Amino acid sequence: MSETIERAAGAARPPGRPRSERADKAIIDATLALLLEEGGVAGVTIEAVAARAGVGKTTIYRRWPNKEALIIDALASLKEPDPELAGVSVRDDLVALTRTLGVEKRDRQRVGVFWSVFGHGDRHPELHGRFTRDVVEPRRERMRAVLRRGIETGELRPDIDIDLVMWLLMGAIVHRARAYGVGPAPDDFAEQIVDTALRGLTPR
Amino acid sequence: MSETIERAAGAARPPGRPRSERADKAIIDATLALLLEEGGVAGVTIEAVAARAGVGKTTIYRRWPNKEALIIDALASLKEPDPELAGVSVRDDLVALTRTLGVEKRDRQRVGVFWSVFGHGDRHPELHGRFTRDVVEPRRERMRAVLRRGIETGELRPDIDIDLVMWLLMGAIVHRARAYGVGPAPDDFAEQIVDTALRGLTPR
DNA sequence: TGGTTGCGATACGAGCACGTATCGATAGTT
DNA sequence: AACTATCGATACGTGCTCGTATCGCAACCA
Repeated sequence: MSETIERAAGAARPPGRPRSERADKAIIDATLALLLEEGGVAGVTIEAVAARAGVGKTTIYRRWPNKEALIIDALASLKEPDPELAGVSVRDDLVALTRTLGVEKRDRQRVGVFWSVFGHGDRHPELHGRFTRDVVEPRRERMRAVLRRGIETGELRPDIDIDLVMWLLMGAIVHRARAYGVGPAPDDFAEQIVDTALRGLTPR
Repeated sequence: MSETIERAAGAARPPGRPRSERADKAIIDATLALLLEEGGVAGVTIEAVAARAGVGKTTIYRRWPNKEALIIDALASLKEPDPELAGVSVRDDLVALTRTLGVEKRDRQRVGVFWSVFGHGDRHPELHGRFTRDVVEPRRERMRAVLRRGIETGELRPDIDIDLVMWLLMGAIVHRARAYGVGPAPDDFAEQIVDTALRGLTPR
């Protein structure tokens, strides 16, 4: 893992057969797939990861000391750059932010893995804390900023409760994405949710 | 289990020491507590249930043939009568319906157990199907009816997408209730969600 | 008092997953 | 060619959980 960095820093290549980068990727991919399919850390076994990756158990244990470390690295590999916001209208920025919570296919896998690990309370507090700090909170803060801007520009009512609105928008997308038995959401789901929330349910 | 019914129907009491009703309740309670704490079926072990209920494993296996049957009965014990709807205003009925999704303490335990079991996809399709049919869908249908009534009476816009609105309202409550690390929602959370959704986010 | 069944405790065999050790083969360097 | 580390495969010991069997004691009935 850190080997790549050391070599890039100029250290000589160590003797012997080099580790297979292909195996690295196959192991991480198999781990993520199993996290998603089995619905959590408990469903992932090293033997299943090895079989799925087409790799010996030895190859896994040479890279990671135990299952937990492997899962930490697998989760870390899910980090993605935040979506770019056009910044033209609050409505468009809200759509862009909520879309990444599980509407598109790649996001669905990412979000699904997240919830399969953290959706059960505090089974893995350390993992959860890291992920919340590094991934979840920054995005929440961006959304808060968009909503604040909307209030300032007059695009949004001045009396809305920002955190409440975040639960409303994020909850709709996340709940829809996590619900089992309803299939993936339509492509324009985020747009429809945002527009419905902006407009309100009562006639005007 | 069915023994109580049979005796009530007039059959003679069977010979020997009667089964302890207290043990019945302790076993079910321990199972629910573990489902919630351990975050799913996988975290529940018969030995842990027995220890927590202050009961021998024998006593459990005399009542249920295996772990799955025990969990089925434990989940069945969660059924509750649907909330009564005043039927005066659509707003009040929506609040009453969404409140039961995890705002009050007793509902939180019930909803939490539900998600701990079914929140991971199709690990237990049969259980999920039963629960969806018997508990979830009837409530969803009641909410649909309330929304339809609101459109008819003019309390709601005629162009709203009913299913979309259900994702919005239910998602907000459920997501807030399931989120780990934020504590329970305030008592008036359902009211605030419903009112915010009704009013909309844009100035009028 | 004798008969029957439930009680909690404990031991057991089977199966699974963890993490370690060892194998001959392979892919690189010097 | 000699050397070294990784490769996949396999066997192993350990610990946990399942579900069963057996124990002496307790509760209830005739």
